[in-house]
Amino acid sequence: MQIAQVIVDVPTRQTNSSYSYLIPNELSDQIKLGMRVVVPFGKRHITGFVVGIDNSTEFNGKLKEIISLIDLIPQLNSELLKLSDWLASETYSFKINCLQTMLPGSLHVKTKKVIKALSSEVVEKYPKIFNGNNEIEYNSDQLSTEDISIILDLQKQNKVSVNYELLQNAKPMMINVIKNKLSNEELKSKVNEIRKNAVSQLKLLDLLQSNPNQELIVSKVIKMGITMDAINNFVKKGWLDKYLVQKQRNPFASKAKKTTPFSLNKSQQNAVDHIVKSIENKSDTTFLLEGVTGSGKTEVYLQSIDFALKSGKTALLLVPEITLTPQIVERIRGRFGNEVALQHSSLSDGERFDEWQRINSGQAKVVVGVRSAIFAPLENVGLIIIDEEHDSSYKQGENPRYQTREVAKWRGKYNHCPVVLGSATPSLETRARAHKGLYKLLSLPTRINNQALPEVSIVDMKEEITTHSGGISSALQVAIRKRIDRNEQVILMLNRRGYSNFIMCRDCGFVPQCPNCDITLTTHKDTHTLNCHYCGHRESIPDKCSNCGSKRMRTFGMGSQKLEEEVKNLYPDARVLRMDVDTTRKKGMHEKIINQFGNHEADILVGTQMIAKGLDFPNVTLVGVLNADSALAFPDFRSSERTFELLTQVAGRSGRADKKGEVIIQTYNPDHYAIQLSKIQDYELFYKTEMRVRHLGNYPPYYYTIKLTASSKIETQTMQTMFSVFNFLKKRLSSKAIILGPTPKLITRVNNRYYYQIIIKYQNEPNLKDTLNQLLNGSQKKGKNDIQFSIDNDPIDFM
DNA sequence: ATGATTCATCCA
DNA sequence: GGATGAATCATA
Repeated sequence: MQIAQVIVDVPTRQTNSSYSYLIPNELSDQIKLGMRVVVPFGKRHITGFVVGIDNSTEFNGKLKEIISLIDLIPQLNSELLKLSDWLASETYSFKINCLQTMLPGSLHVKTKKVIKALSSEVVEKYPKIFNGNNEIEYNSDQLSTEDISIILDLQKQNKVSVNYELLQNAKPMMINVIKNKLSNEELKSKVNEIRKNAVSQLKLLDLLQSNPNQELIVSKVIKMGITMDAINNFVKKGWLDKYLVQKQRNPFASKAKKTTPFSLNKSQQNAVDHIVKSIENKSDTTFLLEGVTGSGKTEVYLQSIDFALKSGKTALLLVPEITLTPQIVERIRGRFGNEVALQHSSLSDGERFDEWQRINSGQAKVVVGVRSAIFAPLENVGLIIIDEEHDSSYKQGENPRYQTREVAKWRGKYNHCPVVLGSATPSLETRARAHKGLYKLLSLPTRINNQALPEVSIVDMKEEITTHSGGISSALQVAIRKRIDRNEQVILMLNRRGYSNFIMCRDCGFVPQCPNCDITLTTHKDTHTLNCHYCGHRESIPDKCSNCGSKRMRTFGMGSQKLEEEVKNLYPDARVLRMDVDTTRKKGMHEKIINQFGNHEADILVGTQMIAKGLDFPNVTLVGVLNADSALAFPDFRSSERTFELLTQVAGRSGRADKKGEVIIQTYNPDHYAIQLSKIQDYELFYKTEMRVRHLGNYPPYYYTIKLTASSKIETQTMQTMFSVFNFLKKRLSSKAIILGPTPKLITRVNNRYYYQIIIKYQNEPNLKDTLNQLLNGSQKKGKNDIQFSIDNDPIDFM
């Protein structure tokens, strides 16, 4: 008898290893590694992943049998199963969470418990429980304790049955088809059996004769004027078969126009040559492709992918969420056609499910997608590319908190293939590794067509504030006017959504705060509410101060909504579009705004940082940054890096075609190095300067970091837990490890929970993993006290 | 996670 | 002493 090792869908410390199950004979031919199964677990039926199939087991107790298979083909290959182990260990997460993270969310399957009444008597006797239904879902938090005991009683008396059903989100799309069972000669002879006035049947007979041995889609047949009755009639007579087949959804509205490779300049060619050689030699080199904005990195990607495909391999191209625009997707599809599969949050569940199946079945050879696409079930990977590798969306914010770059390197090693990290402003870690020779540096120092980088000027807002009350400096106002008169386009970035930052009472200085979080509420004028951007709390804008009763409540600061209003006032002749979280919440709006602006249906695009990256509008000759300091203001070691990166990226949106671009940066810190260096757009100098700062502060890339966070509803309890964690770490780690904290988080209270953190900075701590795992094991016991504890390896920030 | 079991506490 | 609810345990 064969035995399967199953990781069950119970995300806890104690169940974080595989359980052995007998494979019943009828499943032994079908069951494969990486399939999902339903197994008995205690009294319940739950789902799990098959991660091993053996002839024996370490487990000495009595084995149970697998109940059923969920999949017909494995959803995860052996590479991904192995990767999940590494991922669990690296991110201190449960294996089941890692396995599930690798599948598109729509594939997550849960079991649900269903109580079925065996007689109508029971249903009538307990209307409160059954509510007239024969079957109800058993949900212990929705049922009262008495109801639960009644149900248990009924179960003992055999008056109800308990069943488990699979709860599945995305299913393959099935359509009805019919297929001829008879030969054409036989069909001809059947004409006599049909009444002469049965028009529909005669038509169907004709249709079948002209389409021998073909599957015909029922809905289309009906559109031709043939009735369902006619079809059913033929089925009954045994003349044709009617059955369901799977149809693949197509997320692409139209066929992409075929594009041909561009010719490369010298440095692009050099980059492609290196990458190609590495694919050929099966070397797992990591490349840093450092190219200024507009230097043609995408073409390098495409030609390298092309080589991988021609060598019979597959390729992965990852892009940040916001840069996965129709623009780039079209370009890739134009080159590789139907071999491309897309994995993106803008797809519907069904579309994503089908795209995943196309990858899993080997139909798609190139996967383009966001962070989670790094887990695409490709076989024989020949190349992995991460575009804009510095982008913060490559780090997952919840468990498993993985860094996509590191997963990419793991898959590169496993597949013996190169990994290409591309950016105009690489992360310091990546650039430093290239400097040390761990990564191979490939640079693209010039823009294609040798366009000059845009001219950047800085406006000191400290001088400005006395002359202008609005957020747009006079220099920027003049520059915008010039573009409108010339019929060119302008992008204005303001890194703050909403209308204004906050409202304050002019008389007593009172500022409305969120009742659940330690944060000021933000004004939203369209909904006339004060919103909390952390917990979602909303309240209406008060007409008088709730502290002193004064009616002099005024707005302060500026958000994207207010900027849009101001721009419209200043330039009544200009057409203005706004793009931020609020205007793009609806599906497809992001694309719509981009297309409208691209078609020059608007002159000015106002937006938050989501307009900073990847967009390519040839007619944009001016970019204005309204508050360059917003990222600098965060008390975080990466704030300079983020500021420099954001300014450089947004500046790169200007002057991408033949017209020269201009960039105006407004700031209150004109002398800060991140701002000064983005003026001259010198990444290398920024890198050197910032490395000195990091060195002095013992920050990455000189030190590795780990962030520990605890939260609970009682502040003192959170604090005490963290102090004991601190003491434990102090004892176990070497004296060289730097342990910061515990400190309250920047926003200590969110949704009425108090958050405290400890940061560990270290260079070499062989004990660390073991120590942290012990902490996790210990934290489980305290879990009942409502303390949540989490570990973030290589956090994106210290906030 | 959740159903089963043990433990602790309260009141008769 | 027995009922009740909370903490703890096991799940193959």
